[in-house]
Amino acid sequence: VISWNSLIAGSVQSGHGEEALKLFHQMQLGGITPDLDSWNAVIARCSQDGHNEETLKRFPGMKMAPIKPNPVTIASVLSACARLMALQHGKEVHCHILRNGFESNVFVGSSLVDMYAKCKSVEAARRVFDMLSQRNVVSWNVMITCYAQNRHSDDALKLFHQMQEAGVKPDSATIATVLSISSNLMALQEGKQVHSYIIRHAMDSDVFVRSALVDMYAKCGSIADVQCVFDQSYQRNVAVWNAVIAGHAIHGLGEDALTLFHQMQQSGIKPDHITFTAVLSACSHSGMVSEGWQYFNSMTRDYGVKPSIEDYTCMVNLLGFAGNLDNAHKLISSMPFKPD
RNA sequence: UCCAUCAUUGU
Repeated sequence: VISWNSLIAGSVQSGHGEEALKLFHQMQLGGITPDLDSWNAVIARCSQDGHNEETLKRFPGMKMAPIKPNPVTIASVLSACARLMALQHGKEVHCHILRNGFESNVFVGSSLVDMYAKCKSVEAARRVFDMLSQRNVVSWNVMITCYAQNRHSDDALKLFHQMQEAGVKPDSATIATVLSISSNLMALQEGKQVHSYIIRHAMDSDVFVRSALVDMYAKCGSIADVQCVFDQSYQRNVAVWNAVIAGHAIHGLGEDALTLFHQMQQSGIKPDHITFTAVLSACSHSGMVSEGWQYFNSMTRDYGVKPSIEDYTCMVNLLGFAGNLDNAHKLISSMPFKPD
């Protein structure tokens, strides 16, 4: 069992989920009963690869086997429930947790709060959060994000302060979430306070924090600060570039956005589907019709990125504002999506 | 097994 497990663990770590599953089956064919570690490796990999249905299918199978899931198993299964917004499944796992006395485990507790959060059960998430006997930074983050994503900004900020009063130090995930709240509220003062916190605590090299900062200044209308934060970023991942391109887009600075798009590629960063939406949004805000078509056609042809419904919306707006209603209609009827 | 949370996109 041990050697099979290390093989499985090896393929899990190198990201070969299929390989891990194959080994898992071969092991059983060889007459060896998988133990808890084998199960956990496979379930965790399914969950991380986004094979959420697969994860949920395996969990009951495991309960039939003569071994018991442990907190690590539960956390993986709950995160699959969260991504699928499978509230019923999640509640069953919750019962399982209570029956087995796993609720005191901090990983299980945070995953459980997150499951309710992603299923939009804000009240239930808060009830579980309040009952947690152990809370670490992730437990707080999960609850703050729950409020932030369900438009309870006040509760989110209140919790952010309570977290610090409780002696838990915010990490880069906390800060990124809190900044995204300032963005949505267009609260420049709040945002600047968080920025000074970031500087005081030397968190400004984190790419999550940087992209959130760029976004916050853009949404709060301070393009000068966008430039400043961006220029000071020496580590720029695709999200930081996306944020700065999108920031210029919403300010009607289409030419600058396109320049940034080319600089991004010169620096060796590959555009993703969000980049193209930002670029098309820039064209749309600045009425750049021919450029818009150029990038819309190029994204599939040259980059293999399929236009999303967001991209079509940008193009329809672009054509509509330019008075080209015929082409706008044609584009809508050619969309591989239901118009929303 | 080392796993749970976070940022950037259209209207």
